[in-house]
Amino acid sequence: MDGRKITDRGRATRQRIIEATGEQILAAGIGGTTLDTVRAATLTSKSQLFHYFPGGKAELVREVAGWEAQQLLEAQEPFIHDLATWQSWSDWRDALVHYYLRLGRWACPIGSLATQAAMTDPELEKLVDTSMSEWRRMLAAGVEKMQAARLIDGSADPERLAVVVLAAIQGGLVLSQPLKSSWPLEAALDSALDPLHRERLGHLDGNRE
Amino acid sequence: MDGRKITDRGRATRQRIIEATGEQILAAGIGGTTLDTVRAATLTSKSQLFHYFPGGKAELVREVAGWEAQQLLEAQEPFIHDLATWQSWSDWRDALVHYYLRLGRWACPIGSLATQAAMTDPELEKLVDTSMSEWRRMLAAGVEKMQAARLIDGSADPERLAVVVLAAIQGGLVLSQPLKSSWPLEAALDSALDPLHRERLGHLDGNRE
DNA sequence: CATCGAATGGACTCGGTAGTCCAATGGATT
DNA sequence: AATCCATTGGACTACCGAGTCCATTCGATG
Repeated sequence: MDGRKITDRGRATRQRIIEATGEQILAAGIGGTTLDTVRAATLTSKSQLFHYFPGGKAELVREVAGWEAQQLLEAQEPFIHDLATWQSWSDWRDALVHYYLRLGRWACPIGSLATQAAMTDPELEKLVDTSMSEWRRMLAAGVEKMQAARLIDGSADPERLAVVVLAAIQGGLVLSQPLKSSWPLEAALDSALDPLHRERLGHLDGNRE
Repeated sequence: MDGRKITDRGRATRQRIIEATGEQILAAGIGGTTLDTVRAATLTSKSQLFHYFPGGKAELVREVAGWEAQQLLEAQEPFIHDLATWQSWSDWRDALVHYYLRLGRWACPIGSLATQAAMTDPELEKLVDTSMSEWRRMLAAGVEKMQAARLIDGSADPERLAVVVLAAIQGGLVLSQPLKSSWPLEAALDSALDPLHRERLGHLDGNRE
């Protein structure tokens, strides 16, 4: 299909465009990000933008979404693929908070896009939904591992818990933004994670199995 | 200051513009809402928009923010001003979910604006922050009332609990949107409210007062 | 019924943004 | 060295949206 060759130099330029666009979208939203500002930030030209992203701005934004989703998941590695021990959950939680801290902005690249996606591009919406579902699936899998290992009670619904934790992250960020502090995010996340600990077998009474 | 007279007819037109704009912003975002679409939806003319909102689109959006915030708070009455009994909290929770249900979209007029505000208009940002803080304050006041009435443990931090509950609402809505169901919102909200119940005095052991 | 100001209609300007196009450059390959 | 194509530069077009302006209608009040 795509018989066009791409050199290392080209790949680097393309990546530079994606990352710069990602930063601008996080700071100013999709609407606040223009091809001209991207061009200026990357020292490229209009023709390059359309050379690497023939679909124009919409395609560029979708590429950004994919890239950001990948970055977000990688930042949670290796814990997000484990989550089979208490330590793993704790490490995951810290890694996630650290990721948002490093972003420099109290916003989730994916959650923020999720809000804007439905309003702009159905394809983008699907992409973001997929990322979000994948994320949910991993958290739910972690809960199931904890249950399988008899570390927590087996009666809780892993899907539900995963959604609650994700909601706490997204909502925590919404609150962290105006308060310019990580504490709302951390409070919401820890609070959502609390049920997990409360179901810890053998915590208060001695029933297990 | 504003010596200009306004008739009932004018007031009605102005209000019609605000409400239509609010709906469009909720559906398409600030960027996706244009004065032309508002004009079309309200059967008005360009000059009317600037007649009633001399500050242009920015002023119109701010008026919408104020109106939406008022609507959101009113939807929680009279419970949000009470929250001194278990029943009141339960009623408040149901009223809020019902409000979002009636909106027809899984999005918070204020939370959604909060996300977009920082990117567009600093004045709007302040307005939204104020509304959000007021909302937090009321929830925290409710927690304090419960503590004062010795209905729950007094050691919990009301401010923190209020933030956690608000985050659950906002994050729950983020998740409800792609899943097109109220269950993420309800799950997140109920989960955030759970600590309140767990601190219920006299729940497991018999001490009260 | 005359008048005044509010309310309305709609054409017009101005600026910004996505997208097009063609020419020029540069590096790899032979 | 010659050639080819990816890469790059940047002017240009088309369109859309905010905001301006002036003319007209409507309704209240004397």
